[in-house]
Amino acid sequence: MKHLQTLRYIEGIVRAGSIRKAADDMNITASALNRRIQRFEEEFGSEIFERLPRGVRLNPAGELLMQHFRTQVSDLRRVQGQVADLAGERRGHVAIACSQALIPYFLPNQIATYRKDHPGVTFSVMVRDREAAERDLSLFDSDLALVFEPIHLVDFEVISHCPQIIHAIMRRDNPLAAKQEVRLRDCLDLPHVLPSTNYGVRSLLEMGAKAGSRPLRPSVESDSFDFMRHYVRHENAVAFQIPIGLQLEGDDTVVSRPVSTRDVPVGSLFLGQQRGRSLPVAPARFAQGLTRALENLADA
Amino acid sequence: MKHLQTLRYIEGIVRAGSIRKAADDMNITASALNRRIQRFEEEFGSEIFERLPRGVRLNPAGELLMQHFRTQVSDLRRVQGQVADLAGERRGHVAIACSQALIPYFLPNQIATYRKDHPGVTFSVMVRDREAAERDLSLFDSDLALVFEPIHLVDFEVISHCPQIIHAIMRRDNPLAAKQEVRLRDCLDLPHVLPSTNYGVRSLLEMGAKAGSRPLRPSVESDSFDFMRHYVRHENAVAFQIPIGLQLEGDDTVVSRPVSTRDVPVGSLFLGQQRGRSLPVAPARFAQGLTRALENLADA
DNA sequence: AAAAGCGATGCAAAAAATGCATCACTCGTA
DNA sequence: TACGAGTGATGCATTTTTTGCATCGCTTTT
Repeated sequence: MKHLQTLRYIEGIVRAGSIRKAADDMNITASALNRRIQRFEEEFGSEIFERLPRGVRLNPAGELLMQHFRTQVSDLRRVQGQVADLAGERRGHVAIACSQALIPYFLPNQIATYRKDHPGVTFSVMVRDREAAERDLSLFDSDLALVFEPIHLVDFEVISHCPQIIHAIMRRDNPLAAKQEVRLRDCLDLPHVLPSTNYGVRSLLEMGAKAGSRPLRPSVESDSFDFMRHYVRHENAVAFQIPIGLQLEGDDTVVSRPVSTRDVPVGSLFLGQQRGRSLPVAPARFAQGLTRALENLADA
Repeated sequence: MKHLQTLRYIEGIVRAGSIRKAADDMNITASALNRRIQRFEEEFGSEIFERLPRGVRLNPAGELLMQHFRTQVSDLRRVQGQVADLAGERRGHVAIACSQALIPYFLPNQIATYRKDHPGVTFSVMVRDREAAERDLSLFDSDLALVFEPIHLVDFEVISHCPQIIHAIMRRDNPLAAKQEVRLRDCLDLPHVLPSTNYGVRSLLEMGAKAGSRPLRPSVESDSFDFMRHYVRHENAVAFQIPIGLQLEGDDTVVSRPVSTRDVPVGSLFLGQQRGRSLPVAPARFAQGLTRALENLADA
């Protein structure tokens, strides 16, 4: 959209931190870019950048403007999506920020199902910890976030959610694998592999450990659940994950067992969007599909 | 704002009904305007006008776009207002659509009070019947509507309201003036002057008349409450109005008396805005002031 | 059948945006 | 303390975009 070009340039400058760097990034001369900004500030009626010796930075007026700009772009996309609907085309794009657990099975399945009906809709899927996911939403970098145990919840508008019981992951030959449900203390007696402190699974385990006054003593920590799942193949240890990220039926060496909810609180997976935003058509429809899928999970 | 120029042109075309007329209106050549539209439609990804033999008309895609455009302009104004706030200027504009009753006393008083504190804020006040007031809101021609007994209430977001008892207006020498409160049947025994059927006062009186199975037989009808008030000076008849439009203390020939609420339902004056819209700073603040004033009225 | 009104389009003129060279300034570093 | 590297601002020539004029093809009205 041409009439938004200046605002895209402004966004570039914010990213780059200086007009000259931004000009390089965006294949335009610094002088041209500089003058665009000057013209814009004049007609806007206020400066939007602080001029610092080493570059520029948004001033409060600029911050307000950028927020406006982002909603504007998002609104325009929504309108274009609606128009595409009128023409029966069903094009669009869905940007999702999600926790790692959704990556291997759930989201690929959901997206493929959706795209079977709407091949014109494209997707981007970004792995984000629960803090970054919410930031993505507020910057309009993502339309939807699917996060286990989000933190802030301000500006995070919940579309739907689904309970998730923490599961312990171990080798099939581990004695714990004999039980239908395991106790946290039994897991902590074994070498255990934990996610980093900023993850929801970790914080729920921390709560459980504190209640049972048994400290967590992770043998290995990682920010990759994929790594942790593979690790237990090599050392007879216990890892943890939520069921939506698990599908071990076809795996004959690793199994998962729910950790008793007497020990560790039940967590929740949340689907959400930026508060107050009107989602474009495609993200809104896809969110409906996700909501149904999450309800089925909860019922099962 | 330059980047909205095309959209302003589009608005002009919608008003004029043809590109050539709009071009005349807006001091531009038809060809230039025509090409702007073509360029815009190309980058927007869809035609927005139906080409008819006698001109053009928005197609559904165009309608969607215009709605988007209007919220966008309104949003931009809000942001500029906020920025002006940052700079401590407090500029802005408030566009109000209101019922006639607000014209003589209430609104002039409220606006003057507000402008004492904020001389940089300008106002436009348009008299609209309750239907037109809501249309103004939805077209973003007005920021606020202050209407007695609105009709649709869809897309009309109520900010506050205030009960209003219908009053009868008569000459001081009229026998009814002796009572503190009058009955509807007594009014209808006299020649009566009524507002046109599309006004709230009229419809409340219709209800009262139907309940009492006494038909309304207006001697005079008018769409001007000002006219009706003056008329009772000349014929010893009864007119009706709501108290917020009355201030007859200084008048020694005409008085008002409440009509018993056993006969005529109590009406309501509503302050509202377009549903879901974020008002610019000045209208939002002014609406707060109006709300307080209406609460005081209700308490008194 | 003619006239009037409409949108579309080729082409030249006008206006706007851009690129280049350069200035004035600040900061970190030698 | 001097200097080099980095920043935003600005004058001027060039390129790109937009506009205006003339005209075409079409439909409706007279």
